[in-house]
Amino acid sequence: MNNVRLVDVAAHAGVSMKTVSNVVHAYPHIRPATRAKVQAAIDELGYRPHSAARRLATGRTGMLSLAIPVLDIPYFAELARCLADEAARRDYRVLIQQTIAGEKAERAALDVSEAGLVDGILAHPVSLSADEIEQAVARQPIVLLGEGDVPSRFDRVMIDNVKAAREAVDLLVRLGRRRIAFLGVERAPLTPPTVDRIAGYRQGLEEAGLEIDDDLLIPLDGFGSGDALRAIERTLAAGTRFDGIVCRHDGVALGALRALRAAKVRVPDDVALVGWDDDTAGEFLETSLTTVRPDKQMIATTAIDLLIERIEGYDGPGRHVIVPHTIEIRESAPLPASDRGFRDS
Amino acid sequence: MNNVRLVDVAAHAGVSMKTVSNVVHAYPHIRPATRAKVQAAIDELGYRPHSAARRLATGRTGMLSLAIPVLDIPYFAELARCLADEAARRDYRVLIQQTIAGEKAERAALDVSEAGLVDGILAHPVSLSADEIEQAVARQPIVLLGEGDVPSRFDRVMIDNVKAAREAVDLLVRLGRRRIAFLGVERAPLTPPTVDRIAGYRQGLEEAGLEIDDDLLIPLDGFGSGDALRAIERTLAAGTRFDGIVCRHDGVALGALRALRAAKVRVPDDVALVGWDDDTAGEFLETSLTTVRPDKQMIATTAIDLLIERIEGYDGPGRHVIVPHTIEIRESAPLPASDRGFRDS
DNA sequence: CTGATTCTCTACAGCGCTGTAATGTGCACC
DNA sequence: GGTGCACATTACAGCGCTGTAGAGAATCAG
Repeated sequence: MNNVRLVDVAAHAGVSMKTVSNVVHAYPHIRPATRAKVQAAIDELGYRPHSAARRLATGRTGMLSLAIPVLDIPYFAELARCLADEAARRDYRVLIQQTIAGEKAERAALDVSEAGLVDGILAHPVSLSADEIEQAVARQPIVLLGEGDVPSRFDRVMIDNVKAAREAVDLLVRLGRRRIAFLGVERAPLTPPTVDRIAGYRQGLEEAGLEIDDDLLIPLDGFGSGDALRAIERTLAAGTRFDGIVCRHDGVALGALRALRAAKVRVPDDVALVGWDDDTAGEFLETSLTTVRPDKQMIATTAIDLLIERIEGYDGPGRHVIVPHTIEIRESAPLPASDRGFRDS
Repeated sequence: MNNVRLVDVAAHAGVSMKTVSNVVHAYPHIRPATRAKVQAAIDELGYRPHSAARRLATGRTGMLSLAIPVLDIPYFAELARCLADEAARRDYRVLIQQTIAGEKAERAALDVSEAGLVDGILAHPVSLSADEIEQAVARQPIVLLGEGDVPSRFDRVMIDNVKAAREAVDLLVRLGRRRIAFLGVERAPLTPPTVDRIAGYRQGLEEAGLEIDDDLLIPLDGFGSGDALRAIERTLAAGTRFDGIVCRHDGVALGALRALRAAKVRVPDDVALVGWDDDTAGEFLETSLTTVRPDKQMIATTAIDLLIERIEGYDGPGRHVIVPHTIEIRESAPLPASDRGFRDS
């Protein structure tokens, strides 16, 4: 390991510790000769500042924690990427905690509040309740990502899920669809995004004057594509008919596409399909995926901005920022011919 | 922020700091009454240990750094997930650094060697040279992931790329293919995995007694599916014919599938296709993807094992571990009828 | 040439925790 | 009722760095 200390460099260069520290930090008032001498000592000894010590002294860590359910769901991976990039741009590092991973993961994610580990927290609660969040956070600066029922004192960045779902339904309606399903109703308590998306789905149907048929709320045993595939198979086998689907997320859409193909149902001719999240793969599927596209980059920028304001002392009430989304029109639900001017918000 | 200190708890409970510390660390020899008293004080004051201070005192951080090119390529996301889970299982946290993200990212990834930030480093070099690695690492424990030309003093975990590529070619040959392409030759200097995979591809062709046609080494302008799509379009337009493709990775395979479909080329009838990495999506594509499947979980377990050994003092020569892979047979390159007993290593 | 001002640099006390070594306390046993 | 021993607890010196306060050197105006 590296055991060259500031004091060693100081001795080697014949100056005080603090002068070395100043050189390291590019403090302006140092004679060039001194600076050169110190720099030479640093290079020669291979000195590297010890971050923990610096932290202890300054109280700042330069790290943010990002709590997401899991890393290998494309939406979270892409979001994490944007956040990490954005954080790096502001000289912060990001410590990623997966909250649904394993035994101790949940506890660990809370434990981040172990004082002094990070300067602030970005959290994407999916299964955590408002109370759990409130408790876990202690008094650290935090910004919440995504929808959900959380204490309003917290900052939060999200897209308008209800509106987006309404728009998705609207697109399908304009494509002449009348039996529109929602794929992705969890068995257990619904996750917050699902709640909002279903609400928007219902609103969309109502606005179009379509009947709401509970058979068209297709339940899922899990979050994976395989679960969606089996759900569609089951639904078809049960004789339920539909000509449009709004999917809770793209992973589910993927499974649906495959199930439909296996059943010789044509997309979009027989069934048009709208996904959600705009996973990168969606654009290149054999039937490319029309999908709700949250502006991930803007989510990241906004969230980091808010968090850094908190870190730097802002202590006002929680701010709720709605980030824009678009509906990315591709093959699985094309633009209605009658509707060239159509643009979503 | 949280400013309850050990000494505050000690005062509140009427014991010494060290006793509180002992309670926090579940040190066995404490009278139950004392433990209870201290625990009550901890709870009441909402004490949380300050990690930087603990670090400074112990020298250990409980963090590992993971340097990967980027988070939102499925292979890296899945690998990161496995590594983070595995690390969590051993009470380590993982700090993810993206090495090709932006301006300062490269520097930052090296800077991790800022002493005391992490106990060890997991690095997946793709573009870093051996020298850069050697330099960046200083003297921290490190384990390298994936192939590449790196100093042999380092531990390293990888799959046998050459062999896997040979097996992929072999599968295609057994399917009767004779014009087998390799999709994914970078324009710039080849990345290490590409080098190995092309080597295996060539070996596979030779073993089958097939001619090597450089037209079948299809170059790419980038790593994305879109690049692959355009590359296949170009290749078809140029009149180059092929009946099998080995893809450098699944993302590329995705683009190829779409380009082939657009060109009315049937998969696998006209062209059979083998991907690489076994991205989760591959199983659910409309034409599911036959792919080389590295055992990511085992890569993660092995890498963490090796790293922790290093952290705990092992200082011997570099160990190279080859982790097994399989070829996941799916629709894009099915099992040859003649070959029911076929199994890869 | 003097005193004020600016520029450089230093000394040293913490930041909050843990390891060490030492001290105190209770119990069993002869 | 001592003696020994194991159990409980404490005091305190760091871990390596930075902030503060201030000393010393250099510069400048008058």
